[in-house]
Amino acid sequence: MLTLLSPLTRKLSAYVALSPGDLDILARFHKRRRSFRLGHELVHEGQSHGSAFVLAKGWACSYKMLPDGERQIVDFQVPGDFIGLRSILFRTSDHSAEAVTRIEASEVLASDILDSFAQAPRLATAVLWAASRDEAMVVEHLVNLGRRSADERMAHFMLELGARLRLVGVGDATGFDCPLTQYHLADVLGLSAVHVNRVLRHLREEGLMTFQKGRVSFDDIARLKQLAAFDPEYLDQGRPFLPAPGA
Amino acid sequence: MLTLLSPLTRKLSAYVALSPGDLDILARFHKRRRSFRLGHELVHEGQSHGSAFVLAKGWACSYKMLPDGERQIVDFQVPGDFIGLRSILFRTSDHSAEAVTRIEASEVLASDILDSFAQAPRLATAVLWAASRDEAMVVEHLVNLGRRSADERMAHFMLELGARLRLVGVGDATGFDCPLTQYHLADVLGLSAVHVNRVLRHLREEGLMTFQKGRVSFDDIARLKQLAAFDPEYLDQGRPFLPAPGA
DNA sequence: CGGTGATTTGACGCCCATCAAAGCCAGTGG
DNA sequence: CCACTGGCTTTGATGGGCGTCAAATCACCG
Repeated sequence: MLTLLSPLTRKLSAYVALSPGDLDILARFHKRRRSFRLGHELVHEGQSHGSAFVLAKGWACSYKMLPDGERQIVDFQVPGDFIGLRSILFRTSDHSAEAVTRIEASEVLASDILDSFAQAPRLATAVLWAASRDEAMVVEHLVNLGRRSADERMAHFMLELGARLRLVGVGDATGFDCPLTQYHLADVLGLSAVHVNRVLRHLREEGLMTFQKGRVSFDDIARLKQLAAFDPEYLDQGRPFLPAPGA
Repeated sequence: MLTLLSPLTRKLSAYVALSPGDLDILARFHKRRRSFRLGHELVHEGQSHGSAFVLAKGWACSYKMLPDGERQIVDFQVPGDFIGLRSILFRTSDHSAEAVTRIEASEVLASDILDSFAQAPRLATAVLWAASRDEAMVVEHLVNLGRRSADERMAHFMLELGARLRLVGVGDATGFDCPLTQYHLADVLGLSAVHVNRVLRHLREEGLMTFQKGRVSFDDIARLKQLAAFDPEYLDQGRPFLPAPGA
């Protein structure tokens, strides 16, 4: 019945087996569902927010702008991901977030999350796990930018996205649908859009992967992983589930 | 009397005014003080730890290795910083940490920290603030690697270090003592050691900053900040203190 | 005073940014 | 139904930033 669950539930279930009570409380996160147009800014740098969002449909991205107008995308959010989680728990947000496609997202009040911590410790653990995983992804992106070539960066980024999407039931080992433009890829990989295009062409001609018409296809995933030195350990999604509460 | 306090206390006090009770509990973090030689590995990637460290003296760094032997340093830790805080709260560590100099650090058990959360909510807030600030720094480093030139990266990195050190009472607006080698700088900035040397020479010849003999001097901090587009907002250390508990 | 590691400098070349322009859509309005 | 438009993709030409290789100098230490 996994296909009936929300992406967030699927994701957290990969970390702990949630009890019916946990699922109940988690369901409250999905009241206040709203729809946002492409480009809508959900979080603005420097503001403090009393709420975060859970993305249900579509893609978003978090980013920072530089004074000269350049942009660095920190990460993309796909269904099941939180947007602005850290900034509600602690401080003002240090970055912005906007919708990459038309999206559907549920607004979650800080109090909802904090209450859940008191009422459902297992669920709290799972939410903190998700936050920690987000940070691990940022660290991995840092390594990507600092120490990998453009080809390797692209390969690594696409493999990560593929793995993340599979966890929430979207896409498979052959590829996934991807609404990003080459400008988005440039801004997340620290490249120019022109060079992104050349990298994609090169990977395609090498028979490694194809990104065209909104679809990413892994043509030779073994060689692609080797090229990127992709070790999905940091995503922490390969391990067996924690046992259910009563087990 | 600030000079008598530990660096961690100074740092947290910049965020909230801690009560005598808070300070008592915080003092417990500093039992189990130990000394480690240069190069000692405090945290190993992939391991889970029941404890973290508070750095009291000396510098450390957290990093990830790539299969080809290259290294990307994620961040440096200076006195007052936690080492491995996130990995005790959540999961296995996704990176390693080692001592850059001979260091003194106190081992803090996970239970110490968790207990303090129950007993001293203000202190807990401050610790979470520190963790959140660490993550904001990682994000800023990501921007650094993705969108700034080598000169700008170096300037930004040194300005950040200067600001962080001043918060714990080391160094001033004219500069600070810095035990890093040019290899360290290369590994944190995503450059080659050779190019780091050229960048340092260039900044020196431009009259912006000097790094020689273990000392960083800001020769023209205004122009340096302009070059780096340095906005210390993400360090969250400029605001007025939160009022004391009884105030 | 030899040895080891850090710094410094030069020569060379490649990766990737930049500039420019053409092609390719999807949507829009006449 | 078709010209028009704006955004995205694709390709070429050119140049610069930074990596790599190599070697000299310097600093520290046993």
